[in-house]
Amino acid sequence: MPFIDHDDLKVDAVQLVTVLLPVPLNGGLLTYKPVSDERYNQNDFSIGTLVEVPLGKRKLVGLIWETQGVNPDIGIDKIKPINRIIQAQPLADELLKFIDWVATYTLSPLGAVYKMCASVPGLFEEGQKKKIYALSDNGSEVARLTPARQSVIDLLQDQKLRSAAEIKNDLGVSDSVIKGLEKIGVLKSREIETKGVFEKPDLTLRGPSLSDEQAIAATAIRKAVASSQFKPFLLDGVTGAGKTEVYFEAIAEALQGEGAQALVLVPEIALTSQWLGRFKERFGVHPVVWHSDIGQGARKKAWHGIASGEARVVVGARSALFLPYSNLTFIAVDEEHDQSFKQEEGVMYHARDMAIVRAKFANCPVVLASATPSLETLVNADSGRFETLKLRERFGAAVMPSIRALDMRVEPPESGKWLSPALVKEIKARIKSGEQIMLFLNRRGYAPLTLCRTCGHRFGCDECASWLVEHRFRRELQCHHCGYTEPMPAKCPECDNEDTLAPCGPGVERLFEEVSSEFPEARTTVMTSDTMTSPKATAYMVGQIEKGLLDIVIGTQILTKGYHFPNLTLVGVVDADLGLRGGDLRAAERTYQQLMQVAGRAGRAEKPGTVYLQTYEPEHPVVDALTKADGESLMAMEREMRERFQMPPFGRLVALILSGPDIKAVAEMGRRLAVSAPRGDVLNVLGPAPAPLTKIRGQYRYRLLLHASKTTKVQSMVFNWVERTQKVRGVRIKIDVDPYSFL
DNA sequence: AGCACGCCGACT
DNA sequence: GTCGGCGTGCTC
Repeated sequence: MPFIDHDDLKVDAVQLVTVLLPVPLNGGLLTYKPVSDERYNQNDFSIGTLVEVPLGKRKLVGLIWETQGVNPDIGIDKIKPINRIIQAQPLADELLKFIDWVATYTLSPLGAVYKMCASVPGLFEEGQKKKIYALSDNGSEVARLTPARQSVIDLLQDQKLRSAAEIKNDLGVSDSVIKGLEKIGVLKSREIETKGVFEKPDLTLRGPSLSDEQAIAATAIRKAVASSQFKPFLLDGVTGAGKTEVYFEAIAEALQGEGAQALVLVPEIALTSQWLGRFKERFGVHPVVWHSDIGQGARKKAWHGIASGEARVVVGARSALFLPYSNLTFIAVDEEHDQSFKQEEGVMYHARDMAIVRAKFANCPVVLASATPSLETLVNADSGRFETLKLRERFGAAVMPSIRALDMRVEPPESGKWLSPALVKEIKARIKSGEQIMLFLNRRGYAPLTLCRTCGHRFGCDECASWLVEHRFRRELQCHHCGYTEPMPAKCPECDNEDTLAPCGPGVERLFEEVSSEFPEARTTVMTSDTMTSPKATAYMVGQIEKGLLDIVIGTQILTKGYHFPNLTLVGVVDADLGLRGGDLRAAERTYQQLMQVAGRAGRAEKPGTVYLQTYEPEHPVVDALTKADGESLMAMEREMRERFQMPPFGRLVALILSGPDIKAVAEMGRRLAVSAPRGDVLNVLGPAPAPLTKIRGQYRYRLLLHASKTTKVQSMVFNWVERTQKVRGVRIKIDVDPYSFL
């Protein structure tokens, strides 16, 4: 653009800034005018400063991304001034770099990544006020001094300010007592801003004495922490070896620094009260917890505490990675192999991989802990990119459980039942000896499919390509993809016959029925996301098991992680083959990891544990690896296979997921992408093909898969590919770099 | 993504 | 007559 007119010069004369906002417009980057008035001068608007800006009718909190006048394509007259500075202390440069890196890697708009960092409703609104009470100066003379009133006065003698709730909790008086005292002028009240208070971890406490293996691992990590340099570790320790205690030592070291912070990432369901209890024991305080369903107040408090550096240890699900730590000095990723670290919606990132990137920007060590490390991590460890620390033995007197396969072809259960006679016998024996039993079946509800014996009608979801699952306890049919429910009908809606609906296949509720009739004397419970609806409900049930008030626990994967039940000695896997069907890339690896985790619940204390795997394929490599306690061979085999076919981590995959309400439009978009697909000798494009779940929530889905060599720059390739392809209206294109799910 | 505008159908 | 369904278009 060689031509410069006067307007352009004017634009240059006004210093403009680029603000990153949580909107999809232009990737979130919009131009604003920094105000220059009595409040601010130009250099208050530095990169990383949080500002409030107008956008349409809304006010949004954005982040100054660039300070140079980025000359926008839009007219200067449209550029609005920034309302105000929200937080003068700019977000750490390493967070900005991280946002940029994640956006580039996942091919997501910057605004979408920024949203993960600062999307706390009302984050910068006035903090909640709370009313606090104190004795007023003339409070000595009280007309009618009741015992309740006296106790309040006594309590407040110490000059401490207290809220009504605190007084009520301490004394058990009702708030009318407090109101009454205020009315007669004995108490005075004042509104104050509530500000989060974060207790400091007690670094004088010591953990349990470590085994030799643990001590060696802890020392290695402590050393890396002390040198404040990026260094990734694989902490590869069998279930029950005490990996947590090892990274607790690293946290203790990390917290030595002034204002230093540590982050522990855990799979959502592994963040249990048991884990928090162990933390409390080690550090004397609770960590700051962050996951999808903490309340808004706790969220705000945590965010500000993390930004200010007062919050020292954060434990959270994957999204905790995007919080604005002021001084991050250590990251642990617990259960590193867990697939729930992969976010499958919005910005599709893998929290384990991003944790390593974040640690790199923060210049701190990162520990990936697992009893069954992912192949990706094992390959990184073998190549020396990660340092491996091994814990081969269980902590204390505990030994590894013995795992046996039960060939269901040889000893099948009666028809309509799901437990083989051999397993039934074992369960009986444990009930008799007062030990606890866990039965694992990764299927919620009563039966995965219900059909009419007369006309063959099957109950399916209208909005999804899936069957409705009977939940007999609730007398409902439910779609596990969109959550749709309907009451369980008494007769077939198709042929009107009564008593002809037949459940097909087992779910945990059906298993409960079988267990109850087989072992009427046993105290049995079901633990699934349906029965563990709140942390309270979960804690209650866990407590019941710990106290020995339950004999048999039936559950889904919700109970595979994090729990430690000392008296649990028998684990029965009802269908060990379940995860192997469908055959996606990681089916074998995932099934092995999951069953190993379940198995790891058995015999964690003095009494040895036994695990039975019910299988129709005892010779399958996964079953073989489990029974021979030889995961290494299985992973070596997997590795060889992936290497031969150039599959991850030896090659790259990128999935394009097309979705929309009109199947023809979606298919057409797929066709266009196939036509314009990149070609080359180190890459190929598979599809378009209807996704295995063709329809979810009324949206039809097609998939394409790009497979390329490891050195291919897949991001720019896919970006250009999608860019140059003409879009079809009403079809959304989602890009999943390094996909894990093939649904 | 939000939010407003606007154009149709079904009610007090 | 109005209320409210969601298609379309705009926001620095």
